[in-house]
Amino acid sequence: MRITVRKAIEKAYKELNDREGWGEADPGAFDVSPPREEKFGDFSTNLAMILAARLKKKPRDLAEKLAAAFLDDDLFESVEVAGPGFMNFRLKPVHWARELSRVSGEADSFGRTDLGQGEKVMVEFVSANPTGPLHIGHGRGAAVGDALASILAWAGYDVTREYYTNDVGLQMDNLGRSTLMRAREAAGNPMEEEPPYRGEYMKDVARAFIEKYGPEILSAPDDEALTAARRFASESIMEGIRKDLADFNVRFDVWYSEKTLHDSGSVDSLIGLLLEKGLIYEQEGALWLKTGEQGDEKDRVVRRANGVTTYLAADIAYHKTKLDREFSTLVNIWGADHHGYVPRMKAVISALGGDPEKLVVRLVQLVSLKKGGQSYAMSTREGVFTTLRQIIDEVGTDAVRYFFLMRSSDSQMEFDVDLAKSQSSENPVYYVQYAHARCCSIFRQADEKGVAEPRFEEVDLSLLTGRDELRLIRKLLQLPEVVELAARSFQPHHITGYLYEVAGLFHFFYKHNRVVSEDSALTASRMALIRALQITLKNGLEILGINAPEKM
RNA sequence: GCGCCCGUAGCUCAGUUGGAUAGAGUAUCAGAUUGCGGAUCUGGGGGUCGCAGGUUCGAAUCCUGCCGGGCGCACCA
Repeated sequence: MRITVRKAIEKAYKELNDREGWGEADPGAFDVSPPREEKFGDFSTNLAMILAARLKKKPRDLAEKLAAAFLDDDLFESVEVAGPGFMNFRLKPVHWARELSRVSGEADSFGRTDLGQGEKVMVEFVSANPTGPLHIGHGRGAAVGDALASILAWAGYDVTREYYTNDVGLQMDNLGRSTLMRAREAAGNPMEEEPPYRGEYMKDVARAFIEKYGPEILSAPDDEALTAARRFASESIMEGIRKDLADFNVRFDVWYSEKTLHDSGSVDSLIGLLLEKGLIYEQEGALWLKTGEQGDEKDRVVRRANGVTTYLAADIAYHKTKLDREFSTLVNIWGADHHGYVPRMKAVISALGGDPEKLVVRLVQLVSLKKGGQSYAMSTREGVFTTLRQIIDEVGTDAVRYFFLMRSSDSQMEFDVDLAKSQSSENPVYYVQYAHARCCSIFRQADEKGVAEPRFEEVDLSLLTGRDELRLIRKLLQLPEVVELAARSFQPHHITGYLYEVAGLFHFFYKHNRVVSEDSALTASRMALIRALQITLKNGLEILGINAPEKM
C-alpha cells in the first residue's frame, strides 16, 4: 500500500515538474510513512520540504501545488497540507479492505518479501565451547540468532544457520583433565587441586564416563585415559547443548567442527599462503598476522613460539570456508564481551581477499536477572537461574524466547523471571498469544452456530470502514515492511513490538465490536478480517519461533 | 589510558534510521461486561530525552566535548 502511494506521488510530481519546467526529473529521496497521529491520515510525505531546499521555494506552496494534482484521484479520499509542509494522504477505506485479500491469498507466506533476492547469507550464532552447559547469555544469543536467521529467510535471503564448535586445543585438554579428576574422585581418590572446570555438571559427566568405560579406564596410562575422557566429555556436553537448543526451538543447518580444519591441514596451508603473500611475518619466534594495517589495534599472533597455532589461526581458516562458500553476507552473533574481536575479524576477512563489509557482527549485550524484586548480575549465585536449561524448564520456551526478543540486542536487559512466569495480563507473551487464541475461538464459536467462514470473493469489503477496523487493517498489512525493517537492521525486536501492537488493536476492536452477529453480511466481512489477523499473528510468531496456540 | 555498547516517566524499555504536541508496559489512583475467552477494555497523574555546544526549515535521533553505568584491551578461547 505504501508503495502504491509512493508511486502515485512520484507520478504527480513528474507531471508537475513537466508543467512547471523545474528541470528536476528526480524527486530525490523523500519519505512516505504513516504519521504518528492518526488524524493526519494514512500516509504522509515530506516531499515538499525536500524540494523546497532544492528549488528555493516555500515548502507549503509546493505542497499545495502537489496536493492539487490529486483532486480527482480515485485512490484518495483526501490530500491535505499541514504543518511546515507535510502532505497528508487519506485513502478511501475500500482500498484498505481490498488489501486483505492479499493476506488471505498468501496465507502462510504473508509477510515474506523478496528483499534479499535469494542472496546467500550465513548466520553463525551460539558457537559456545563444549566445555559446559549453555547459560542465559548464550540463550539470548540463540534466540536472537535463530530469529534473525528466520527473519532473513522471510525477507528473501537464502540463509544458512551455523554453529562453530571449538572442539580442539587447550580447553579440550582441560576438559579431559577435569573429567578424569572428577572420575577418580568419585572412585575414592580425593583431588589434590581444583580441576580447571569446577562446575557441578562435571561430576555428572565423570559418572557417565565411568559408566561407559568401566572403572579400569581410571588406571589406564594417562595418555589413553585423557584422550578417552576428552572425547567423551566434549561429546556428552555437546549432546546436552544440542538438546537444550532443540528444546529452545533453535535449529541449525550446519555444525562446523574446528577440529576438521586442523585435521584437513587447511589451517597450516592457509598460514603458508599468507606467509607467501607477506601478510604473515615472523617475530620473536612467533608468526604474526598483519591485522594492524587493517584497523585492528595491533598485529596478532597466529602461531606461538612453541609452534602451537592460536584460536585466531583456526578462525582464519574457518572464515575462509565461509568466503569459499560464497555467502554475500556473514552475520556473526557474539556476546558483547567479544567486541574487541570485531576489528580483528574484519582484518582477517581483508587478508583473505574478502570485503570486510560482508562481515556483520551483532553484539548481544549481557542479561541480568530479576527475581523476587531483587536484581542479580549474571554471576553464579545460589537459587538463581544460571543455565538456559533451568530457565526454560521454569519459565517455558515461548516466554523465554519472547523476552529475549523483546529488547534491542544493543541494550543490556534485565530478565524479570517472575513476570515471565506469570500467566496474567502483565505478561506480554500471553497478550500476543491470547490474541491469536481469541481469533481461533471466534471461528470455533461461529462453527458451532453453523456460521460458515465466507470465501473471500463473497465478502462485501465496503462494510469494513469503521475506525477500529481500519486501524487493525492498516496495522496488520505492515507485517512485510516490519520484516524488512528487522532484516535490514538485524534487529528481531521490531517484530516483537509490532505483534504487541497488533494484539493491542485487536483486543480493543474485540471489546467494542461484535464479529459474529445477526447481520450476516457484516459477519462475513469481519470474519474475513479476523482471518487475515489470525494469519498475521501466526506468521509473526512463527518468524520468532514462538507458538501460536489455538487454545490456551 | 584506548576502544565498543548504553543513558528517555518511580521501574523495565520502544521510538519506523532527521519530522508534526516524545510513546508503551508496569507501579499507583479511578472506572467498564446479563452476548464471540476478563489472560480483556477505558481514563487520570507521572518527562530538563545524562549535561553543554554545533549542524538545519526541523534533533531523543547526526557531529564534538564532558559526566555516569556496563564490557573489553593475551604468544586464552
